Amino acid sequence: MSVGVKIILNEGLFLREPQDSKLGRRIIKYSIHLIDAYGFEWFTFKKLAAEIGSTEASVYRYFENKHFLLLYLVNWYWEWVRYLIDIQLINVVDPKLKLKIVIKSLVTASKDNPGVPYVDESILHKIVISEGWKAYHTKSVDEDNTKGFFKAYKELASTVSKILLEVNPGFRYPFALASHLFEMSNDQIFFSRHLPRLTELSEVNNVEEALEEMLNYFMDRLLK
Amino acid sequence: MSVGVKIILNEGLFLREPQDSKLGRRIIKYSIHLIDAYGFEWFTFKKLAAEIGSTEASVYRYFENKHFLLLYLVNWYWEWVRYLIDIQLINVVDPKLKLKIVIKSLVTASKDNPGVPYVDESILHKIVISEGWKAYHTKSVDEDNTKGFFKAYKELASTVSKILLEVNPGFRYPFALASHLFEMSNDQIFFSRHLPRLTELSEVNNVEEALEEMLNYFMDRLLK
DNA sequence: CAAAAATAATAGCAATACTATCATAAATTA
DNA sequence: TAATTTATGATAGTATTGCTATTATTTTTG
Repeated sequence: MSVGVKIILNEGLFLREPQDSKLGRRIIKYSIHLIDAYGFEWFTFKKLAAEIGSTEASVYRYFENKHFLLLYLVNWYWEWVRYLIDIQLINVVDPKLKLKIVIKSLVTASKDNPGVPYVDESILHKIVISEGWKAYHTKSVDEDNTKGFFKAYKELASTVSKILLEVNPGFRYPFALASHLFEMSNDQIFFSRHLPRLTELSEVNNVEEALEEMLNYFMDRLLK
Repeated sequence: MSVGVKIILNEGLFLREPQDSKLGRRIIKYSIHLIDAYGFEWFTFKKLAAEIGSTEASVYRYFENKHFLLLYLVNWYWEWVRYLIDIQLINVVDPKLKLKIVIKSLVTASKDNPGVPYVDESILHKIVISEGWKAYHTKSVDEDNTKGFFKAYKELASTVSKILLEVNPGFRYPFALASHLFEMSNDQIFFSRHLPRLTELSEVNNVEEALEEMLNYFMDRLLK
């Protein structure tokens, strides 16, 4: 169904589009694996180059530095979520059902999809959860924002906020709630994994299922 | 009222307690200023030492590295919030009022308090907002958690979750909501400053007042 | 006033975050 | 198919970072 998908990203994020070459796709694939396995601080272009049998200089021809690579990956993820939500929402008219689908998509976006062989979405999702903030909590956030590096996330928030208003036109904070739906979704998974006393999701067998239920519970009450 | 307050922190966070010496207090004071002004990535012990007219080696006698210093500052902040909430909750019995006070304290914790001259709480709050995640989104999060480095935050979440249950004993996710109350409070301020399209707080004159109102609005609906 | 403790001054080292140059391989195009 | 452009590899180099070590000088405390 989604075979051959290519996520189009802001050109300012890269020097050469990595999705268009063999080396580029290896850079994407193995940076995801290394960042997940050892963390973003540990990760360097030198180590990545060693891993894929290339050189530091070659990686630098694709990305200015590792911050841009992280921005690229995080953007890729949110564009992917947006793509999933868009195709799932086709022909759906009931606002409440739309919201349920958005929540389901958010949660299932973390499942690997074979359509893009060089991106393991489930690992990328782990990176977005544990390193995602580092992409926008920097001194360059305002500059990055001007360049449109957060467009995917912002457009998704806009889409969802409209659905929230359809469910309850009187709700006062649709944007805040939309952005918080995303943050909550990721934070709660992080907490359940690492700081279990901070969430009820920890005591559960199927975290994804429980998260979906929790998000629906919160939305129901907030929009009632 | 709070003159002479000394926040007691986990001893594993430092090599020598910085609050107990002149140099230590300068380290705290100026690290807060420098991290706020230039960001945590830019910040180094060498630059801090230059700023306070000391040496790199001397700073290293207080903290193992800058990650520990950040953990110290973030912990200090949450202990501070807990202190504020504790004193404000004395003699209050009505659960709904308690919750309102918690929210007010969360928001006003960001006001500078002259009781601790070497900590500018309003700047420290900015750091917690923009760099706080970096303190716990690391590969060492599980180890740090074992050492009790997140105790302040977790105990606060526990306190608040109990209040949430008092307001509505049937609420299913008191811990998730408590932790999210904190996250939301900080995220929304960050968004209003840097990604204004993601929140309604941006179009407002007094962000703190609007945030307090927003949080109360969310809690009211969730616990109704 | 002596002893202990804290700080300063200085040096050094391996790793990081790049940049530059030149050679070679692969892909395009004439 | 040869010529040419383009991508990659190999190698080297540099300033900064993140430390550790040593010794000298203050400051504190008993």
